[in-house]
Amino acid sequence: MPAMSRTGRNSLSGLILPASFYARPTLQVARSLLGKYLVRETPAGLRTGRIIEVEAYSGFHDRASHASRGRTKRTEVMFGPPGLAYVYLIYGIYHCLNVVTERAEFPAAVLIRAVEGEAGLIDGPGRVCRSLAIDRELNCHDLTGGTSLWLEDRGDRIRRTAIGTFPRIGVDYAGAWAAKPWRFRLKM
DNA sequence: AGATTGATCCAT
DNA sequence: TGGATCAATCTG
Repeated sequence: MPAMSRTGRNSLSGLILPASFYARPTLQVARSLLGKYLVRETPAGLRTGRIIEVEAYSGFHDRASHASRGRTKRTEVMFGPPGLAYVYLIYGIYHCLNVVTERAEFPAAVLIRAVEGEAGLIDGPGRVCRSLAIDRELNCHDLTGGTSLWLEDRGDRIRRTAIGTFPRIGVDYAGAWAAKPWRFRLKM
């Protein structure tokens, strides 16, 4: 288990992203997440992935967001404080990982859609979770604590021009909200 | 293009 | 309580 020093630097090479990182406007957090590292503790050791693609979901009125239908048992975590994990099961088979953003009572999160893993590109939110052994046991997990699952800044500098902006995937039901350019992907 | 799979949500 | 739906992926 990686020990945390008072500076927030863990025993490996990265700086664990603190709650203040997540407590910002969701589109800003989404872009900032590109080039950060997802770190998962497993009995077999650490598995990491560099974040390549994300999608933002923000606010009560975003019809593509699960929270747009209100505060329910499932969406409750999106109304929680920034820096929590929102993990849900989709199509009965796959899991999707989000990080909760902004502030308590305001529902917002960023979906992790792709990472560069040790063995190459892992493209798709279900594949990301499968690769990093992420499931609903990690729903509501505190991502700022440096255990089980967290995010790190390892100093990668991302140029603005290296970020592509696109509509979100699989939300055609959301009407005009589906067209919003809230998907961000690193050009590789 | 079609199958898969089960939790969730809302309308009976 | 039933049934449509789903922020996806695999196979043919």
